[in-house]
Amino acid sequence: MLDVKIVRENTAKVLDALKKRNYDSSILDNFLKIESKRRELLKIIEEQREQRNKFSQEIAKLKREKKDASSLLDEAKQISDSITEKEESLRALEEQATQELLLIPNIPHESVPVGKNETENVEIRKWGEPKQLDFLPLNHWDIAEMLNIIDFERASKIAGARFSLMKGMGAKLERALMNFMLDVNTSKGYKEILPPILVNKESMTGTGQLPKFDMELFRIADPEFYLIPTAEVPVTNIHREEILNESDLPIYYTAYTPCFRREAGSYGKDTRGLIRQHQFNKVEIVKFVKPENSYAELEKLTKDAEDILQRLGLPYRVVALCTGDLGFSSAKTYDIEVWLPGQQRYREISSCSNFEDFQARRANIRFKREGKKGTEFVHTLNGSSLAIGRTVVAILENYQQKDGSVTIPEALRPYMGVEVIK
RNA sequence: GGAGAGGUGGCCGAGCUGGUCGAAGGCAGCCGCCUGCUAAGCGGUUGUGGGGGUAAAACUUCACCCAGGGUUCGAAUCCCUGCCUCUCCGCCA
Repeated sequence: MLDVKIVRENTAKVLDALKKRNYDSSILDNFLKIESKRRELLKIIEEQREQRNKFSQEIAKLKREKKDASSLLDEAKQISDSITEKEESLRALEEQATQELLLIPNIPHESVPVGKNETENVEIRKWGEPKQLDFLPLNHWDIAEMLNIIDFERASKIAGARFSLMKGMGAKLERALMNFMLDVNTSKGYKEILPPILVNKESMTGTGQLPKFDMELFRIADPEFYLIPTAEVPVTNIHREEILNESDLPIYYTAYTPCFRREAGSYGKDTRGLIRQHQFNKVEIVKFVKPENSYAELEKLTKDAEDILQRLGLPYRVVALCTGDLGFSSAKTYDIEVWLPGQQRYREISSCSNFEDFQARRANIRFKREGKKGTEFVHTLNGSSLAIGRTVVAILENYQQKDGSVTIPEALRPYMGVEVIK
């Protein structure tokens, strides 16, 4: 959520941001219209309240002195009625104003490249060279089937399309990656968290999934819960409605969770294999930092995610998302894309974002500076380190051998207990 | 699932026979005094959000005692609903 004051007083900037994101500017107009009505009415109501309070005090005084107050009571009653009536309209306006404001996306940082869609994202750096195999590389689902480590057919019998069933060394690979990633992250000072994966509406709103993106979420009806699409949701909401001390910051968390996504609107895409699933595992890192440090922290966070790929020896590149491809809540995002020989292309495996105070304002996460009055919103960041399913894909495809076996990256062998899956 | 207790400021904790309550008292924090140092002691001060105001303050006003409704001229205090926490019983991984 943006600062109402900025929206009101710096409308041009917000408008510019909407344009760069290919958003219709009408959402801003709607908001401003309602907001100005709201303020007008609020002013009138507050003046009347002041009057009412004065009457009440007068009445109290008279009663204490055992004097008659009936004439004042009539007048006070009138004002009070008038307030009650107006308060109803005010409530409606407030509700509308917030709803509109919640639909306005974050303002992209000035360093974000301007562009229409993902084709205009900018490559920042590359690590490793796409492997040149001396045989025709297979897709991961073919490799997995030959090794009998993933069973898509039975998964679909049990649950449906876009689910997977890991078996044997496949299941162990998934578990090994989880532990490996958590160990690397915690060794760097990220505190390990195992959060709820069902959350309430407030948490979903706090990080920006609601109200705009309910079509992408799985919801449980009774009692009402949402399945998290990413650990970002429960972990960022750890500090919802809290005022942190300056000395608490920065806070670094890492969490493994399953993630659940409807993938509505992606019917034709990635129908085979592990790339796009309704349920997948992910290790996430989340930071709460002081505003002046958040961009340096974004660089560090991205490097920490890259480090996992480097340790696994997987070639990748980092791209800066352009304004047209940037997520709703994000001010700046780097995607890390891993090389997949089976597809002969780079695919997203991590997304690292600085939300500045956008989520913090929604979730009301503040901090107090030492010796200073008042509070400020913290900046929140997060990134995948990494999406585990896609890491499995990358390992199978990059480490496949001519004989159909898959060697295990050095760093993972202590976790797997074997050097090769065959 | 059954029975009961409770949710007040950074924390603890009064108030809850409605008015002078943004809220006693304590702790913690900050400023100062005092003591050779530390401790103790003494005095003062310290919530959040919005509006107006100012160069910035001062100042002023509205709201906030879990949340949402209601009663009333007036609610932390009375009534209803919801959420959460705790204790006991039952059931269960």
